[in-house]
Amino acid sequence: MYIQVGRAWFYERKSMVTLKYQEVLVYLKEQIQRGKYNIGDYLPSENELCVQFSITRTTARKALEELQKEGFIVKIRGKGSRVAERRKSLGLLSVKGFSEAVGENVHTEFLQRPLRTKWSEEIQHPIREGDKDTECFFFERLRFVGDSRVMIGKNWFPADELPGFLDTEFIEGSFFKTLSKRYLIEVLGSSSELRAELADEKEANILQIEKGTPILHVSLLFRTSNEKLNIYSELYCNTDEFPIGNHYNL
Amino acid sequence: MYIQVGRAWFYERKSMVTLKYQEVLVYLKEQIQRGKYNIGDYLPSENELCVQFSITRTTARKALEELQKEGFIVKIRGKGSRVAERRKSLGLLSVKGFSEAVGENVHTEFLQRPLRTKWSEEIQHPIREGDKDTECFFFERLRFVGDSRVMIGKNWFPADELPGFLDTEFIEGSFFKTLSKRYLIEVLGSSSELRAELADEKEANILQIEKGTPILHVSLLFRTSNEKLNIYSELYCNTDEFPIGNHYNL
DNA sequence: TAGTGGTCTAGACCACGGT
DNA sequence: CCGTGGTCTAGACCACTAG
Repeated sequence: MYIQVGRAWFYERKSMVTLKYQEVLVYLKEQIQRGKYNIGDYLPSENELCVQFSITRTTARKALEELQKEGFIVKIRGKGSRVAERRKSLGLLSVKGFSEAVGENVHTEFLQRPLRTKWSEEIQHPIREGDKDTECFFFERLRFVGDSRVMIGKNWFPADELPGFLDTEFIEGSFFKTLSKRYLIEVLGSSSELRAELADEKEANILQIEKGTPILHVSLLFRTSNEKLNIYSELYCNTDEFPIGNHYNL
Repeated sequence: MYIQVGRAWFYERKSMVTLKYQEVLVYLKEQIQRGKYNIGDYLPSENELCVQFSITRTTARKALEELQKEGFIVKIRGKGSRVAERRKSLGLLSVKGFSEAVGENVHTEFLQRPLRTKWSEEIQHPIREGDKDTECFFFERLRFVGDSRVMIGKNWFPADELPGFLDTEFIEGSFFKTLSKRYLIEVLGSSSELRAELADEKEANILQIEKGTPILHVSLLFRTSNEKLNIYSELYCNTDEFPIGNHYNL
């Protein structure tokens, strides 16, 4: 049913096993990802691709246009197709630096490991009808960039939808990655409310800042591919050193 | 230097006064905006457009692809090009209540009417290379919900891309609506940074709050269908009564 | 089966950038 | 000047949708 082109998988069409422009697309993407072409380098010109792959310019252009749409290159008239800096996070809120400084610089600690409990008054979004009926799972984490404590994150969601969650280790420390890989649930959208507040004593203690420091309070409601699984989050961020970033592309 | 196609302005190329696909694009966009085609309707097929405009399918397809990229239609194999619901909050931040309470409850006042000036140090996003070369237009507004002053909005963008802007009245008081209807430019994406700050004296005065009240500072960079038109915005919000809302859908 | 959009060919002329 | 990407023509075959 699915076929592999390079390292990528495509749904197999009946008589056209491979789309030519996808072949070129996958080839170029791999070259970029493997570092043959670095940021600022120019890819082979359209005419060169025509010869290499025995295709017409229309097809070569289609591949390059797709590559541009995905953010890998910028086409420049009279010069060529230059490898661009890849777009990072898409829509979800992320601490600036989380994506760039992947790995050592960033880590997360549990303030409260997952447990079954009642819905909290702290949740800002109205809790949906179906959700009220059951109890929920809750966990709370503290996120660091380097030694700086930048965010308290609290999460609630209906307990019935994720069986075995209390016994599951987070995959690579990520809740969303766990949802995706263990439960095959994807986040489809979110709704958020933003408030600037002054840190109360408890928040100030955890974030190690002075009481009364301005903090960013983000209230999130995530919609997922399991329509019964709404995730409610409340984030409290110290934006002094690291602002919260958010990217959106049509 | 600039020419008008329909109600929209384009930079004039030397020998090709009008790009054919843009002619089609502008025509279809106007038809949609004027309500000839409503959400769910199907546009003329590619072949019909070929006949109407005396063009080949390649050119008709180019126009439709652009229209799809800007979010106006969805192309469906075997059926046609269906007018889609234009995604509204495009990652745009909106004061909660602005959309619900459209009309009487909400209004906007200019603190500074549009003028030509230099780029400001206040802009948080790095100003892109091409943008630095020219001067910019700037305007500043204060937004109310009822009698409450909830947001100061400052906007900058390259002056050369919007000819006649200083003499243009805002359509329905909206900058983005003006961009869309007068210049046929659509917002394709945004990148934002969020910070919680304490109001300084000037901000406090304008928003009529106490100095030192926590305010939400949103730094935005909008990407549009005119790749030379980047819009830089700095918003200062009093979220005490009205939090800032943001919706995202994949 | 007729009509739609998706892919592709083999050409052409143009504007732009750098030599 | 040559090579680059941008636009455009006039075809072709294909897969999908619906009557």
